[in-house]
Amino acid sequence: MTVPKRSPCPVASMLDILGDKWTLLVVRDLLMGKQTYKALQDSPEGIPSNILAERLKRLEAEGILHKERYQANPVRYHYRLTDKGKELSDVMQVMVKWGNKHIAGTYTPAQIKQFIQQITG
Amino acid sequence: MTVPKRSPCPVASMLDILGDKWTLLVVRDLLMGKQTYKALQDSPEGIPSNILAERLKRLEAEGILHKERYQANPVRYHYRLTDKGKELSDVMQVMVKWGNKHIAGTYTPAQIKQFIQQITG
DNA sequence: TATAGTTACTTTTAATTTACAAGTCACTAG
DNA sequence: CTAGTGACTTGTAAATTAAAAGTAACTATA
Repeated sequence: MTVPKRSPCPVASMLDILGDKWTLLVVRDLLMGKQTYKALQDSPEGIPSNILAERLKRLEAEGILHKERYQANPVRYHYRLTDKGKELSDVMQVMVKWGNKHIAGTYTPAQIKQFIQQITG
Repeated sequence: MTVPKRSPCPVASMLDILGDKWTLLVVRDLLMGKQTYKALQDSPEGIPSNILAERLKRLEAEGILHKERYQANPVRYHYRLTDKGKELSDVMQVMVKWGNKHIAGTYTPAQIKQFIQQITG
């Protein structure tokens, strides 16, 4: 274990890892196909650079993503979700559903699909 | 609107309201049938009293719960989820599922059901 | 009648985390 | 040789959280 658990509750334990203002947004971006530090940093919410770096480290330590060098000279990295991380898509989906229903003006799944296409080409 | 939105993303907007270490645990407890400040405070994770008070206010302002006086002399309150709040049960369920699968030693839905029975009598 | 206890908070202060700006390092392109 | 890019790190101020204690209104017990 890397982060200490507050209790044996699955919800609490999950929030120990992912429960803050930024972490799930990083996961969201990775689920949408973003792969580089730069791409993650450029999201509209504007995550601070030090926070992004720290969260990537934590998510890697938790086995939710892995970092791989895809190029030397200059060194560049890809961040990709593990299976454990990919399975957070279920969580995202219900969050999108709730958000669409209860928060006015939020992007629908159809609009989100378009963003994904822009990212993945 | 009560909390400013970082972006029109439903996930980000939802996290603006619920995305921190404690808020979803309060919702969890209410979904499990807890109704009073005391009961919420007594959860095993040990939420600080000032944080609990602030979160209850925020969740009420967001229309996720409502506070009602069920007794005068001495004044006592019940906190109950609105329909908007109750619909977070879908989110909880997938979180439990993910937590059970990926975090060792977390309570299963069967065990959680028992806790709910202890609360609701 | 006095003392202790309960519930629902608020207040104070310290500790921790976050935000913002700038800087570093390795390399490329002009 | 200068500017630019990507992936960070560092420093410091601002904001948030944690821990402990306190308050207010009332009840129950000795």
